[in-house]
Amino acid sequence: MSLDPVDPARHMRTPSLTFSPLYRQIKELMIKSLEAGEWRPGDAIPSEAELAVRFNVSQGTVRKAIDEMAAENMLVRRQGKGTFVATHSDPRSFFRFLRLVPDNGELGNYQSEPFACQQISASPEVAAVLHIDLGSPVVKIERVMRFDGKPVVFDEIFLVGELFEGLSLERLRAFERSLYSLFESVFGVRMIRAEERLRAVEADARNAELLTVEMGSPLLLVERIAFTYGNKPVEWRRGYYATRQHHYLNELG
Amino acid sequence: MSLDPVDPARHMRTPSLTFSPLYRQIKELMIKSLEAGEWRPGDAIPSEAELAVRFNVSQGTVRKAIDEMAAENMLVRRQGKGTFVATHSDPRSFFRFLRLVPDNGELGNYQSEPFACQQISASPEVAAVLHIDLGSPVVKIERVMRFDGKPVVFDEIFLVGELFEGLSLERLRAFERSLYSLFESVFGVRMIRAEERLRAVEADARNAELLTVEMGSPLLLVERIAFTYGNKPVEWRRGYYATRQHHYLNELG
DNA sequence: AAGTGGTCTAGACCACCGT
DNA sequence: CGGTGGTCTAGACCACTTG
Repeated sequence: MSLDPVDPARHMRTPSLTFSPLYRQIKELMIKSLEAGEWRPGDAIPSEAELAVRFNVSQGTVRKAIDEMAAENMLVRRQGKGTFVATHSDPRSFFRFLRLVPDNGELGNYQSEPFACQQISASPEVAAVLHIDLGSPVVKIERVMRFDGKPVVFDEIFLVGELFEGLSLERLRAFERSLYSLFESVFGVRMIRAEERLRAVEADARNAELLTVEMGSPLLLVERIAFTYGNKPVEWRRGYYATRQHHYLNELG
Repeated sequence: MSLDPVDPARHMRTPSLTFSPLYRQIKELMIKSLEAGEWRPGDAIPSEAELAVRFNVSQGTVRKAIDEMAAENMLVRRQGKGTFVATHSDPRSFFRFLRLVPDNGELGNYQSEPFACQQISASPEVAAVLHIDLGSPVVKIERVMRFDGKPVVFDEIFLVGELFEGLSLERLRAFERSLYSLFESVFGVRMIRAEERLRAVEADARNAELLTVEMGSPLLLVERIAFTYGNKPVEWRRGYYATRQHHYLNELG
């Protein structure tokens, strides 16, 4: 029925620099479908057989495209059921970006308490990190995370204002699930990957008060840049972690 | 020539709990070849076609096995050349386990200065982490790492003594490349993966002196457990990182 | 030119999930 | 049972490296 949307590049005669295998072209097309919202978080995408017909390739080629996307946490395969668009609303992916765990594996109650949310304009530092113009709108959120009632993390979060218009403290407080879940379902901004930079620092007066530690005591500073599709940075986050009874766990493959 | 070594399990009639696809059985066989030293770090393994014949499966099945092993950094594919056993001697994989980077991307001179190496007996803590008997032999190494001459990391390293007999300060000093490279080439112990737990702590007198920081100033404590084949822990390392001009970089997929 | 890994296909069959 | 993803095969051809 449909003409082959891939065929033009199918026999890439370009010698090597721009060579891209078919399955990667399919992958790019599928990412476009995600960006465009054709397939929404939590949805099932069409079956491999359907996609093979749609893109006029074999099922094996579609599989390779999906394999890569699943490896990058964009899609989730479920044998017997289908392939689904990954979502931050799924409790299973809650700790995908939060590497903090209690020293004694017991995962107690978790609580996020946002206490400030304001429109500011981008400082030179924020503008540089988020690749936006100096002075352009930015949403700044401040919050404390508690585990079993005790404050463990103080976050200062900077968002590209353009993408999060109308975000307010009330909305933050009203929302039950994680921040990324809110960003995804209310603002349509999906975080795909992130970079974190860690340092040890001394608690200043504010940190000390919020985290109920002595001023000058050591804190783990975690700076995160989170990216959406196309490697576009949309969030910069500075988190101060009190590592009295928790630690940051990292698996090195 | 050879009888099919896989066939017995080929048609797994066990309903589901123990089901293991062919390619994963091939993978396990190949891991055995690595453990046994049939294929040594840096070596090329047989071609996919040869392995397909040897295991009496199709090339595609061998490929899937190799795919997984390459994804787990056990093997390295090189198009046109072959598939090679990963090695810590390869400078490209030097930073596979070291996530410390300078704040300004400039990667200056690196220097490892071991200054102590002794046989001790396993304390309760070390015994628990390394899964060995209390009091059994352990090699303890202490060293400082310098970047551009400045001390940045102080490591206390505990190794399962049984596997590292004859390790001495002289040998450590004589060896040019990384510790893991030495472990691999001299003792035949390959580190496959590791877990790191990070906390912020205050520098004690010893740390402070070795890292030339004020006593009580914040340090990043990185505790690492490194595993060899079969998820066997063989190294426990406590590293104190001075994060004045460096940070710990982590990519969240 | 020969040898290696990398891509793509078409088809068969298996494991898992829902109805 | 039908539909989904998962495995396995055999064969063709492409891209990269080396001689």
